[in-house]
Amino acid sequence: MPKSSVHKLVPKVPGVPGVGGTRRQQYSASTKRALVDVAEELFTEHGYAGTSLDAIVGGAEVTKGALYHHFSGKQALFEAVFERVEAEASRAIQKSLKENRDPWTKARAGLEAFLVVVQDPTYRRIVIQEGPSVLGYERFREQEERSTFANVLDIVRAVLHAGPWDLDEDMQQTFARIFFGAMSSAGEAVAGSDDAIAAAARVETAIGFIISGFQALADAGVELPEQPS
Amino acid sequence: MPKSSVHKLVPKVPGVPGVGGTRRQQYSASTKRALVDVAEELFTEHGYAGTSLDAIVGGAEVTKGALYHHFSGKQALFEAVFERVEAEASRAIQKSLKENRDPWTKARAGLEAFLVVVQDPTYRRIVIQEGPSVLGYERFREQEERSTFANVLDIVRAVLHAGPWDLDEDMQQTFARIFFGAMSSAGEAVAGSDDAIAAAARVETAIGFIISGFQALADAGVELPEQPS
DNA sequence: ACGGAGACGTACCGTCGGTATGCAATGGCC
DNA sequence: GGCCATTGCATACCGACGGTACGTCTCCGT
Repeated sequence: MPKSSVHKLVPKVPGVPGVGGTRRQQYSASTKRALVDVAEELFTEHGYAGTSLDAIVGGAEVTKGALYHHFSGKQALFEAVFERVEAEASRAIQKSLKENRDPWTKARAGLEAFLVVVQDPTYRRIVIQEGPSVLGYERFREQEERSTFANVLDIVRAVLHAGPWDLDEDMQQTFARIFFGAMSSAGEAVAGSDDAIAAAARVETAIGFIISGFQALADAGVELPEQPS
Repeated sequence: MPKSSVHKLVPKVPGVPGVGGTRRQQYSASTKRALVDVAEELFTEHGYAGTSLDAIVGGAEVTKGALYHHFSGKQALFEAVFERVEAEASRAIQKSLKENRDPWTKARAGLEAFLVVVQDPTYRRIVIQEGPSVLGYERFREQEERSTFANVLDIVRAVLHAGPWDLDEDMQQTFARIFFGAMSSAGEAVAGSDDAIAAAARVETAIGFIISGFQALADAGVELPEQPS
C-alpha cells in the first residue's frame, strides 16, 4: 500500500509553465516514465509472465489505477518498454555508422556495434527472448523492421552497391534478412560464451571472411543469377 | 465433467501382454500421448499463455489429476511438446542429408529441407516463437544445440572440410552459428512472405551466392587469419 | 484372493490480470 | 478569487487460471 499519493517530482522550470507542459502533465509524464522504468527492470529480471502488475505498480509507488490510466493493459506496457529498448539499440548502432564512410568498414563497424547491443541483458530479454512470444510474431517483426533491421538493411544496401551487382528490392531485402539473422545468432553465441571477447573476435573473423568472399566475387566480376519475375 | 473414466484404447496385442508393456502401462502411455497431442495443437493455435490447462485436459478427455500425474506442470508439458516437434524437424532434415554425399550439394539439400521445416506453423509457433520465452533462453539453446543446430554443424563441418582450411572446434562452431542464424532468419522471411516459392528461390540464390564466395576463396587458396589462443 | 501401488478424478486455494467506481487536485474561465 | 468540468489517480472487487491435497478405483504380483 503506497503510504502517500504525493508526487516527488519537482517541476523542471518552476516559474515557466510553458516549457514541458503544465504541472499536471509533468506529474502524469513522470508516473508514466516511472512505470516504464520499473517494468523494464522487472521484465528484464523475471520475464513477462514472471512479473506481476502488483510488483510493477509497487515498485513505481503507484497503484493499478494509475497503470490502467496510462496503458490499456500489461501487454501495452510491455510494448512501451519494448519500443524504448529497441529505439535505444537502434540509436547506438546508427551512431557508430555515422562515423564511417566506406561501405566495407561501415559494415564492420555496424557489426561491432551490433555485437555490443546484443550482449545487453535488457535487449536480450525484452527483445530477443520475450518479444516474439508477447507481441506475437507479426507485431514483433514489424517493430524489428523499422529499427534494428533497418540499420542492417542500410549497411547491406551500401555493400551491395559497392559491388558490380544491381539487385532489385526483394533481393536486397533477402540479403539483409540473411545477414541480420547471421548477426543475431552470432551475437547470441557471443553473449552466451564464457569468453565474450574471444567469441566476438571469432565472429568478426568469420563474418569478415564471408565479406571477403563477396569482395572476391566482386573483383572477379561474378554476376548473380537473375530471378524470373 | 467427464462422463466416464473408461479408456477407449484397445490393447495393440490383446493376448500378448509382453509387447508394449502391461495393459496399465498402455493406458497410461495413451493418455500421456493424448495430452501431448492436444497440447501441441492448442499451443500452436493459441500460444502458451493463451492455452489453459482446463482446455487441454478437456480436449484430451481427462482431468487435471491425470495431467499432474504425468507432468510436473504446464511448463513440463510444453517441454514435452517442444522436444517432439524439434525431434521431428531434425529427423526430416537428416533424412534429406543422407541422400547426398557431396558436401556442397548436401549443404543445398539441407538448406531446402530447413526452409521447408521452418514453414511449418507448429514449428514456428512452438520452437521459434514460444520456445525462448517459455523454456528460458538457456534451456532453449540446449535443446536447439542437440537437434536442429547439430544438423547445421554437420553440414558446415563438411563444407569447411572440403576447402583448404583447417579450423579449430570453436571456429567451426562459430561458422555453424552464423549459418544457422542466417538460415533461420531466411526461413522466417520465406514463411512470412506472400509468395513463399519466390521467396525461397531468392533465399537459395542468396545463400548460394555466399557459398560461391567461399568456393572462390577456396580456389584462390585464401587462408583464414588464425586466432590467438 | 488380496493387498499395495499406480493412475487417475474432485474439490479447493492463492494469485493475477482486468474492471468499475469514487475522489481529490488542477487549471481554464469569468 | 471562486466555480466546475476534467484529469489523474486510488480502492474494492471479480473471474480465470495454475497448482495442490486428497480421495478412489483399477490392475497386477503373489
